[in-house]
Amino acid sequence: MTTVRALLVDNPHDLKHAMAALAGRPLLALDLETSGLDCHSDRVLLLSVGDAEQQLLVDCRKTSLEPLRPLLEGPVPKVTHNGAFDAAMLRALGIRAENLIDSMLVEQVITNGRRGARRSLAHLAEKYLGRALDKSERLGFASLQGDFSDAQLEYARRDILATYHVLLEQMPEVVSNGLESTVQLECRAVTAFADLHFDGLFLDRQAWSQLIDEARESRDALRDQIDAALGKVVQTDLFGRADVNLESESDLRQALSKLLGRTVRELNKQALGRLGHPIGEQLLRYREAAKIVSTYGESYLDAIHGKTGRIHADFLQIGAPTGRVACREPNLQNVPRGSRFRACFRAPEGRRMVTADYAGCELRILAEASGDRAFIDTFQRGGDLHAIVASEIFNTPVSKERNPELRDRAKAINFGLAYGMGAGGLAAVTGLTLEEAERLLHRYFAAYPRVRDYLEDSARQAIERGWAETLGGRRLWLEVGERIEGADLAAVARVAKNMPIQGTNADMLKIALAGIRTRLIEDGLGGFAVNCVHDEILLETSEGEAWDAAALVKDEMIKAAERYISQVPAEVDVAVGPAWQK
DNA sequence: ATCTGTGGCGCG
DNA sequence: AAAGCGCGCCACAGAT
Repeated sequence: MTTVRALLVDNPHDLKHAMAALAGRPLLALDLETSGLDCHSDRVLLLSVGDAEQQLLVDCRKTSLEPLRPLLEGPVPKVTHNGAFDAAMLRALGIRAENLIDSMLVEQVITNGRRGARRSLAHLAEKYLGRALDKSERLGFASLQGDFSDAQLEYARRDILATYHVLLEQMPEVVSNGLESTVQLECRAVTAFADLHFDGLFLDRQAWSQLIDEARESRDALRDQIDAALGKVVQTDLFGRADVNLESESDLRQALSKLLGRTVRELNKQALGRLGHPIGEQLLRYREAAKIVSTYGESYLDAIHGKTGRIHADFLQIGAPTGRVACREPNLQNVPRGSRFRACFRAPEGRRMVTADYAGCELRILAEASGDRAFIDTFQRGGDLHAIVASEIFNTPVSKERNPELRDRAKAINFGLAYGMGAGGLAAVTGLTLEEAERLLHRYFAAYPRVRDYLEDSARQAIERGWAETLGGRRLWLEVGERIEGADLAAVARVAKNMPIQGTNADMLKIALAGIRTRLIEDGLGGFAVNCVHDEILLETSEGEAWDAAALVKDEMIKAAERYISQVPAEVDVAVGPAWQK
């Protein structure tokens, strides 16, 4: 306990002094105790930093962190557990942490796909150090007024010690599985994701409200029409409106069965479209409007932060086992594509948005990975792959103008096959019969045999050795060891075909995001990323710097892509404007 | 009142 | 039998 007290610092003078004890350390661990999880409302109470020998505990309520700035912003690697949280909290104090390592992300990379894998620090302490980590003290920090108790300080010290030692134990695992470059790219991206959360995205409240109001009106009008139609066959209320909850499957199924005089089972988009009754169309339009109101309505407005006036979504850096990012509270990755929605996400007055996206990224990765000459040539010539594939397999001229329906079919195959789609799925997507779809697939793979071979090798190899991997070596463990039924194996094969493609795209995006952040800071540009959607990065900049930022973004995105694709050119479309471009 | 699972649907 | 991959959010239904 006495050692803990000796390390506690509560004024800038002592802090400067105490830092000498950490000088020259090659690796440090870092952790914050805060009053809550909101980087714009809550406060940093305690900062812990140190290594196995020496730890420093800084009472942030009493002292500025200024003397620590060179260390936090400097080149010494700092191990954290969920460092994006700490980095966002430090941003509120005007500090940009740099060179973070994140034991939580490292663990996700190591165990990616393993069933039951846990990633809390407590679990990792148990797993790697065989030591229980009591988390009960953490609650006490939230409402702290007076001095930290010895128990709390000891808890904070143990946390950084555990983080430090966990990382040391993780490293051999990283190396033996060839995961170094994946860990590196994830760790380099941590501060970019912290900034994405901290800086937030501006939403035009007025414009959004208007959009939602329109959807609400449209929804209610459709509801009236539907009620009137159903009122003929089901029980009505005092006002003659059908007593049917359109959101309830059983209610709707019953009502539709009565109205049509036959059993209606399926209620999804496709099934409603095939009802052969005007109510099918009405229901689809009702759902569309209801979706806008319920999913995108108030909840996006509620997400606007009271202090910043912006939306600070939670980006999950490894949100999917492919390596993709996910986003929640709210999800900024599924905003409707229509420009009327995206235009509401605009730059504040006097500023600009830069929208940059990879063109045909997944198909370029497929072309590169498979080495298929025809695919590669098409991309090298800047040709229209969907049209060329259509011309080839349908043996007739196709472009966006000529026979566009054939181009659409080829497009469906091109995307679908990257996910392991079979003839049945193709038939469903294109409206062809099963035999026609089979013939089409056959012709497709006859024309592009390397594509077929590559996808099948991906699946076979993954199942043989138990993991799929991206071009950069990110792994997804498949755990097909024990008894596995036939249907499951087919599903695993599809995942194994898709993961290298989707995951390589994700790797590129993260490298680009990190590179963009670094270069914007280096070049003294004030812009910052405000959203990322799998193959797209959105930036907010000043008016004067927008085009410089756009050029920088494009350059970094192409550089990132070229880490993985060399035969096939990477293409990035960039736009500068007042709002998020479609 | 709060949870979990399901169907449906928005995005890439 | 299932039928193309990856998400998060909504409403409902059923359980606790």
